[in-house]
Amino acid sequence: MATPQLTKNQTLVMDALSHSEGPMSAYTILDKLRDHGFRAPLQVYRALDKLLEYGLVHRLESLNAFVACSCPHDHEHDHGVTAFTICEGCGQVTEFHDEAIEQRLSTLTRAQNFKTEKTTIEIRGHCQSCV
Amino acid sequence: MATPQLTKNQTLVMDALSHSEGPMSAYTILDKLRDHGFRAPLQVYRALDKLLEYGLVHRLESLNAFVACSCPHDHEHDHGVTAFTICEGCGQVTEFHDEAIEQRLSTLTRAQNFKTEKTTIEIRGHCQSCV
DNA sequence: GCAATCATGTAATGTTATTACATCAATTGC
DNA sequence: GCAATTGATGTAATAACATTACATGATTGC
Ligand SMILES: [Zn+2]
Ligand SMILES: [Zn+2]
Ligand SMILES: [Zn+2]
Ligand SMILES: [Zn+2]
Repeated sequence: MATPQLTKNQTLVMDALSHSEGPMSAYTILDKLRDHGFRAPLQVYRALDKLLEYGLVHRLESLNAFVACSCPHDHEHDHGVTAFTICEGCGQVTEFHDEAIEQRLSTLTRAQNFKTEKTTIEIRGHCQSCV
Repeated sequence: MATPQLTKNQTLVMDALSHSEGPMSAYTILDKLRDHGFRAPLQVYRALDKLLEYGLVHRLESLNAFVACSCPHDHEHDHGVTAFTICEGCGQVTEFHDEAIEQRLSTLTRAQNFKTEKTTIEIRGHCQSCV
């Protein structure tokens, strides 16, 4: 999906996430954007919905939080299965993609006749610096 | 970890999940157990914490819900990485384990010097019956 | 102009999870 | 026996996350 021009609110949320060190909850984003006129959770959630749809942002299910996509590409194509390592120590999140895992999951779901729509892979633990 | 004798509340929560068709939220469990004297969320969450620790129950991060482990074994040993398919149509959840994926993830995290503590794999989509 | 669509604003509510504090029972050490 | 510890429980209050409902404003196509 080609990414359309972002609206004002979408841009504000995207910028907040892009400039953040790590993932942010919707309410943290809301607080960051109060100075820019944000007043209600829905302003954030609506923007996030679109940014997720465009593939510019990922949701971390195990954190109830959101993170800017770290892929260098232009998001003009689907980037397949996304996986994350999440450090419990410093909060660092690393996005990665692996063709072998994607293939294997595809084989397994095909065997169940299961039609995959979204795959969540999140690995919680400690990074190199936080052992 | 050997599973110790379950307490009264842990047994009630475990039974509720075991007899359920699919995953249940903590508050749904609470409602089911009101007749047995449950009054507050914490009674459920405390039992769930232990059941998760013993490996008798899994948490589905993308649903904020809990499901009884479907493994036949006696839970006397760790059962490695657990993955789920979750049907958006009928709510059916299927637990599975795959050594190849576990190996591959292990290789990838080792390359980052990341120490894994918990791995979440959840595949949302539609099952055979719900295409 | 007018309908249709999309973005936005705001309030209220719903859902999920935790903190804080009190009580009770079983176990341990002496 | 009995104080101290530990683990389980009960209850209330609050925090954190997310959605529903309704109203308004801007843009586009005709
Ligand atoms: Zn990405
Ligand atoms: Zn770290
Ligand atoms: Zn299991
Ligand atoms: Zn189904």
